[in-house]
Amino acid sequence: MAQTSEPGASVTARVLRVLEAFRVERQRMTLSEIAYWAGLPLSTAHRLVGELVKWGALERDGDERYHVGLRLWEIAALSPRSAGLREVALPYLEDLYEATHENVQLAVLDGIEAVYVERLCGRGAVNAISRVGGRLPLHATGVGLVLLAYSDHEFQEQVLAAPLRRFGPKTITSPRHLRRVLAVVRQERVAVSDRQIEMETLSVAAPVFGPSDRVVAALSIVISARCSPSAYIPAVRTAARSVSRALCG
Amino acid sequence: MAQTSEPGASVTARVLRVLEAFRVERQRMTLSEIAYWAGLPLSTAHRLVGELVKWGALERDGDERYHVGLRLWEIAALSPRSAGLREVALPYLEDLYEATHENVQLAVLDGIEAVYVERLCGRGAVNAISRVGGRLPLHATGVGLVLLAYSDHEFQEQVLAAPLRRFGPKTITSPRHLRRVLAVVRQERVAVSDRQIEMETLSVAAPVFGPSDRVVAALSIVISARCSPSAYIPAVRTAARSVSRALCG
DNA sequence: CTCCACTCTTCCATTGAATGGAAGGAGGAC
DNA sequence: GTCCTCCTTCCATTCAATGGAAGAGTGGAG
Repeated sequence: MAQTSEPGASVTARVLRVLEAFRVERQRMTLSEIAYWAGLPLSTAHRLVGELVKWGALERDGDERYHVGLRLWEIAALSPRSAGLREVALPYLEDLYEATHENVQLAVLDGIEAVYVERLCGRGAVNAISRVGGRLPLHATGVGLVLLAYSDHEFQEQVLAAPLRRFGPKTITSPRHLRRVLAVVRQERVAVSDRQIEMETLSVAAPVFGPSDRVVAALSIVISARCSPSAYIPAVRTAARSVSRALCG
Repeated sequence: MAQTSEPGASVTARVLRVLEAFRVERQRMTLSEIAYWAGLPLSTAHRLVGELVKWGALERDGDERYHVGLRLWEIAALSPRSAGLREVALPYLEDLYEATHENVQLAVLDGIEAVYVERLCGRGAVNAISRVGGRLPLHATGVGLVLLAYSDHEFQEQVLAAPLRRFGPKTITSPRHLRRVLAVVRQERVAVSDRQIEMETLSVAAPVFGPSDRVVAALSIVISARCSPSAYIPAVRTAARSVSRALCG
């Protein structure tokens, strides 16, 4: 073994960094690109990528580029917090989608962000910026507000103590304002996020409770900002309750 | 480093074996179980699992059991052949679901099996045995017949040369019979798989073509065996064509 | 309380798997 | 042909990985 480029870095960590190099803006990459983004020497990357391809975690296409492979996705489809949750929730999401034909989404809390685990949208609805597998900040989205409002007090204080990123003129950036919003969310059991990220859309979100009576997800609808959110609140609440019931078996 | 339990086995391969230990029937496991299924000594498993948890590929719950983590799923959501395909196809799958309220599925070919990448089903439809992220043999499912019929000749011969597993009295197990079915699929551009796995269901499937005019997926509907497949053929074909069009930009 | 069973966690001397610069190969453009 | 870019291969060296064994922790039974 020659000198390592990075003393202390384990193989496992390096492999995970290879996977982590893939982003929505970098879905297909050459070996050199992977090595660059993973911070690994080319030879090392070549070896690790080779093994990942052999197993199916990465796949290689005709242009000698690599993309995430089906095999990894198969394993990941066992994740209870994403694919598992989605499976239980899907009928109710579909019902809501069918009733409204708007963007219907389901998200969970991870770290200090909301991770979107499902999104049903047809071709007519406004184009919400969320993406299945993507993340958005808690304070600026309907689902995020719900997840935050129902998280433990310490966590809320932590989020409130950090800077609240601004996306546009309507983004909540004051902790004081966010506190008030969170209190309303808890009272109303619904969150409305009005044009916080995009001026054309607003979202209505409600909490999904799990078996221990803790909020495990948030369900939302994204509609045009020209619509009235109150028209959607009962449907969103209903769908979220149905998912909650299904989760508590 | 002490003597390895398995000379020649790389760390990467071992890590991947840890991930591979997770199955639909083993979604939550103790460390000992993971070690057992991955064929690793307890200490080794403990170390590798620890790193995977740190990164988020595995998560640990209150009962000291591990499950697949959200972070792995996030990366996997970048897989063009599953999540990516699903994203493009979803509006059309939804349309078909809404029109029929039956089980709607999308599958791709991997190895010698069909892998289900999407499945929309409500609470009323028959309970198809497929699972998102799951696999089924090509000869016994609608999507599988389509994927097989449109695969290259060599591959077809390979599948036809191997034993065709029987699921029930109606399963196609004769290569001769399968050959005839495949020819009909190619002619009709639709496959009907009638009670091949379960006596209560049949599926109607059509090919989804990609940019190079090759079949990249199969779209199907699963209905009660008491229904007439011909009533669904036009809708399934239409939906598959729409997805094909969307994939070819 | 003690004892037992089970599972997990920690340790560390040893070694075997990993390393990455350098050379060579492949393909494309001029 | 040369030049450039990216990938692939090689191997002496080293450092990260190893796993049995001991210890720790937990829960249940008596």
